[in-house]
Amino acid sequence: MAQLDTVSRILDTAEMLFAEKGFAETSLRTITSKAKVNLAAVNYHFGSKKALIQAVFARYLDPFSERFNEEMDLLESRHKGEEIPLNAVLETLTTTVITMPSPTRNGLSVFMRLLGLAYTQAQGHMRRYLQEQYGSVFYRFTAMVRNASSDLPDVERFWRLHFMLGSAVFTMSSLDALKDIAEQDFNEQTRVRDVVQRLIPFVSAGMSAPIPDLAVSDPASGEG
Amino acid sequence: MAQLDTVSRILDTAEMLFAEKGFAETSLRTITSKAKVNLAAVNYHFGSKKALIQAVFARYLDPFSERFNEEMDLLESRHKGEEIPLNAVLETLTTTVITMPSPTRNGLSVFMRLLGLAYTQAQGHMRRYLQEQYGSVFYRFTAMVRNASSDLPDVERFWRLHFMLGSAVFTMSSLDALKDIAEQDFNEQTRVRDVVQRLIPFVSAGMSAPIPDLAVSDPASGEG
DNA sequence: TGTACATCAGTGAACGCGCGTTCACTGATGTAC
DNA sequence: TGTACATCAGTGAACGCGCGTTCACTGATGTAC
Repeated sequence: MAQLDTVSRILDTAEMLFAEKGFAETSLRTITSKAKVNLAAVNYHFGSKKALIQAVFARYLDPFSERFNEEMDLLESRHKGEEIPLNAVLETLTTTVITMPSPTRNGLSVFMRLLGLAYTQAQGHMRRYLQEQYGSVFYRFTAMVRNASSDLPDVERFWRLHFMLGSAVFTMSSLDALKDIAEQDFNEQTRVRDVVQRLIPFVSAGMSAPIPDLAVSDPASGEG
Repeated sequence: MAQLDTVSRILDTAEMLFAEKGFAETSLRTITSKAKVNLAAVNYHFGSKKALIQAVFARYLDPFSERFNEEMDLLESRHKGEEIPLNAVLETLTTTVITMPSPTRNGLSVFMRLLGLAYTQAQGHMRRYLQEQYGSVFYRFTAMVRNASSDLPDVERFWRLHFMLGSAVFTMSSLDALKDIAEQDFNEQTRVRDVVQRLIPFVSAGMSAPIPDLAVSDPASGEG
């Protein structure tokens, strides 16, 4: 195997370890010793641990959001003016995820887990960073979902969007564990694309589920 | 406000802080100073930080799993022999969650977020602990879901169960943030029970979505 | 009723450890004149 | 072509800090005789 340069080795190793154990639980000493580089190299090349974490995300998300934007351009131009069906929007997202060449030595599922972790365990600085850097792509996507489900009340759509997001993020962040179980219990080798392919009808059906009427109950009992 | 004893004060404060920032990121010094108890009190009463974390979960989950088991007994006795519909199973779970008196000073949503965190960011010891302590209740629930969706292929049901779980866990763990946004954007005050009420039709529809056929594509491109 | 001892919640200060970061340094390569 | 200096990737050792944990101790309450 060709020896990668220090920067790439750090990024690959950090990505893998962060995905395995989280950010706080992974020390620079672990990263640098596994990557076979000097401890001080992280601070030399990235400046700080925080900056390393951001660099790990940027390496994947920068090309991803660029491609996703292009795919959304394409989708819009194919439906010039007409309404774009929800399934087409969802498939644009998943196709982008699946077909994007990985800028990483690690597989897609490692990054998926990382993204899931980031979303759930990210505190202050990370959340802000992701919001600032990639908020606009995310906003564009949600706007498309909104247009594709214009019959839904705004509040209902808001919650369902997050239910969708939850299914995706959670599944992705437990992907490796789930793949192992599926193989053990059902003797089935599941690829990332298969999971995504299963996810679409699930969330799509969820989005067009009947709207519940929320019983107004005794406000004194239970919590607000 | 009546002064609670040291143990309760530690548990309440730890629960809140863990939910806010995660386990590794919350130090015993922060917990004990906010709880206004001595630093050494945690080790005196609980033995270690790990044991404190487990105690936080046990305080909520022990009564919860007991009640949930009772509710499942009741559900089964009401359907003696007949097939129990999926919606009834889901509603049994959510009713238990909503109506259970909180053993905690903090609200339901704090614990929900904690549970979400535990599931996504838990490493070794925590996962093992939850599995050992509450695995059987969870297993009983999934068995009920299986019986209520006997028309689904096993593999498909496996994945959908986790999609469901994802929606629930993710939503619950971001609940406070989402409630704030909903109030800001739609001027709507959402209670935990409302969110749960919205969640049921979503996941229920997802469970009975059409089954996708997974195209077998070129195995050389993309990842395994 | 009084004395001696045991138990227990709680405390203040210190311990050793692993952490992210810093710093002076090396050695290779490039650039100016 | 040769010399002096600049730039840059990388290094080894140390720094200070916050962490979980430990320990000797206090003071209140309970128990035995």
